[in-house]
Amino acid sequence: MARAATTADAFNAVAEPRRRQILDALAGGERPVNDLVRLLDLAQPQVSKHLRVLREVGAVDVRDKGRQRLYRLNGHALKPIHDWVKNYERSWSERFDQLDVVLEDLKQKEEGNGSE
Amino acid sequence: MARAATTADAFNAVAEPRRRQILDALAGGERPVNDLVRLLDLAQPQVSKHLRVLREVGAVDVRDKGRQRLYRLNGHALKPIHDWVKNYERSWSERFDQLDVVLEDLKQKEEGNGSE
DNA sequence: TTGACACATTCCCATATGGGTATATGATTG
DNA sequence: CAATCATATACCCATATGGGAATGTGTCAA
Repeated sequence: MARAATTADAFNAVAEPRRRQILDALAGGERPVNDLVRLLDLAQPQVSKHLRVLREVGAVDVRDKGRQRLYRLNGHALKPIHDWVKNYERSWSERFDQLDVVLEDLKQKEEGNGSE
Repeated sequence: MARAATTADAFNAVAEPRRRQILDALAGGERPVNDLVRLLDLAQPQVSKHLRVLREVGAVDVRDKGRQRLYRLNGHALKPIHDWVKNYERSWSERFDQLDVVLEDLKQKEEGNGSE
């Protein structure tokens, strides 16, 4: 067996630096492909291919506008990554234990307020 | 050019599900290779190869004990991933703005206490 | 020393890249 | 309709897999 497809999940899609650059660029808002081509200094077909991968894992959405295609970030697809890596935060954050207590406290208060 | 090496950085290393499983297993503490072989239900050479990748990106450390090799998690290598994905948390956490304010407040107090 | 045990490394192979280049598709303009 | 602009796809190729199988290396026991 070979390596898993980059479209297998967000972890694989985001392993490629160019694709992280694209997401970072889209964090500022919707952008057409040519914008990304200039920003990344990469050939247009390559950018389109990276965008395809990001679309397949749901990290970006597209919208047509005349002859342009506007890509927009959909960070929701990155949640699994965040959820997974969050559990290792203890390893480097010495104040995590402290923060943990505070967050737990916050959660209690919030439930008390019944704001959901 | 082909895909970047899995040993290029933590992002690539962690794109492989088996390697995430290994890290999760090591989260409980130091373990010999055979433990992982049983837990992952994977052949020993494959486990050793995955461990090599994780070692090369600094996600695990090794220690010799007789004929065993005890692997230990080093979550510090995962910090770059956390730092990157953290910026997208807004996308799915509706209460992020609220939390943001609280954290900012905490930061202020902390600096006031001069606890570093 | 010999054998067993715990791992690491090597070799083989099917597969999926990521970039380069050429070309197809779709919309807009003249 | 023809020409042009904005993208997407198709192809080619060098490269790095991840698993399977066999073998090498170091340690402990008899």
